[in-house]
Amino acid sequence: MNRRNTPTKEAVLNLLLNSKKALSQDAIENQLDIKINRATIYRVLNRFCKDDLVHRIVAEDGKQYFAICKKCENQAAVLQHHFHFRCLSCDTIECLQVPVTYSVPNGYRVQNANCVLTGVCNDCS
Amino acid sequence: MNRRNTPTKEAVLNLLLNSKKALSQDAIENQLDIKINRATIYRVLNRFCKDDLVHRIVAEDGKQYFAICKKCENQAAVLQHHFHFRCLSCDTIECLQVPVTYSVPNGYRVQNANCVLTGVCNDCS
DNA sequence: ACATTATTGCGAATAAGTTGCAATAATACA
DNA sequence: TGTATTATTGCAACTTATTCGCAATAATGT
Ligand SMILES: [Mn+2]
Ligand SMILES: [Mn+2]
Ligand SMILES: [Zn+2]
Ligand SMILES: [Zn+2]
Repeated sequence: MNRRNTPTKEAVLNLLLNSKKALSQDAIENQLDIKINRATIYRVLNRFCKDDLVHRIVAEDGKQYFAICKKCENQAAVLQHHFHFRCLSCDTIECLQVPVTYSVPNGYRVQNANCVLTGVCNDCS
Repeated sequence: MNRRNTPTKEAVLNLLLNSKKALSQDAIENQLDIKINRATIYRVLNRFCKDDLVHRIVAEDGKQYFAICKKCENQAAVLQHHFHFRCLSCDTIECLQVPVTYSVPNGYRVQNANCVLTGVCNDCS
């Protein structure tokens, strides 16, 4: 399954690279200057996730959001779990540079963490 | 809006009280001995959440799960945020007695936390 | 140029959750 | 105990997010 370069892929990637916030399929479709099919956007995003280029956040609204989190790039990249913040006022989701720390009972093995804090962000308070 | 006692409410509440795991609407409907309408179950659960009797967890699958978390009852009850664990093997979600700790940037106010760790639980490993 | 096959668009399907509305029943109180 | 009030329920329809099948398109290696 070799990946190919396409305008669609480039457009979505650039949008995520330039965005300070995590984006939903919906937001991506709206912010794109070119028209890309809904299903295609999802497929592109899922591919990015599979390739560990992008990470997926599921928020309290049950929707998926996608982010590149450039800040994390230096170190453990996407694999470093961090908190996310969902502002109820401006309705955005962003990556916080706050690592998720926890301990689990014996015998539990953690593969992933999906942590979203909800409240009001700095801009809105 | 005074609450009333109904067989439906009792049944759902008992199920949650006796369950070691967080339950989805789906799971609740299946485990109930009496037939209760889907919409009604959601309404009962949403009422429980509003009354802080039950807390809602949104998992990576985008679905809502509901739990009473008896262990937390003593202290700060539902309001005390804790991690949840989703086992990919037995496909269940449980409350962990692990508090969620974090710090947020200046000006951010946190109202809620939805934190789910995913992996393999003790029973399955 | 050509063959291979990854990617796309479209429409339909799936699934979770909500909502309007009329019927039912729990509660308060006369 | 009877009655009025209104919270709760069931049903069907609706919304929204995400996926899937399939045929058409186009990126890539030779
Ligand atoms: Mn992030
Ligand atoms: Mn819990
Ligand atoms: Zn904000
Ligand atoms: Zn398990």
